[in-house]
Amino acid sequence: MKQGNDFFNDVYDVVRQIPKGRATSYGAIAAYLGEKRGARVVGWAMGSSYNQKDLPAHRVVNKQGELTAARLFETPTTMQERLESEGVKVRNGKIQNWEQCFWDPEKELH
DNA sequence: GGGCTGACTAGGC
DNA sequence: AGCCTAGCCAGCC
Repeated sequence: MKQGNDFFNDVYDVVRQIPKGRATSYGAIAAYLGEKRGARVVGWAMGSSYNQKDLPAHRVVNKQGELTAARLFETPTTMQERLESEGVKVRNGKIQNWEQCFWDPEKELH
């Protein structure tokens, strides 16, 4: 749920609720938080949260299902490996069945 | 306080 | 289809 204090906290909270084997986009999170044009802020918030070990950051990708943040993880393949270990099929840094894996917070969290 | 940056997106060429 | 530009907003010089 929203904390209302920090936008970061809202982002983190939404990301934590992403079910295993699913993924969402920055824009979807931004839209859910009421920041229709705040996709960059979401991504930036995520980038500033590499300390948040409990945060399944690998479940957040861009709108095309591409793992644009893969290079920021421990290794360039960590993000893909984590997704695949959860059942998400990734090919060349891109989620294959993206439409099926996509998790929309606006619909799921209502 | 002004300008730069970025894990984004949509639109134009 | 691929590259470029503009808009977006919060944090950090």
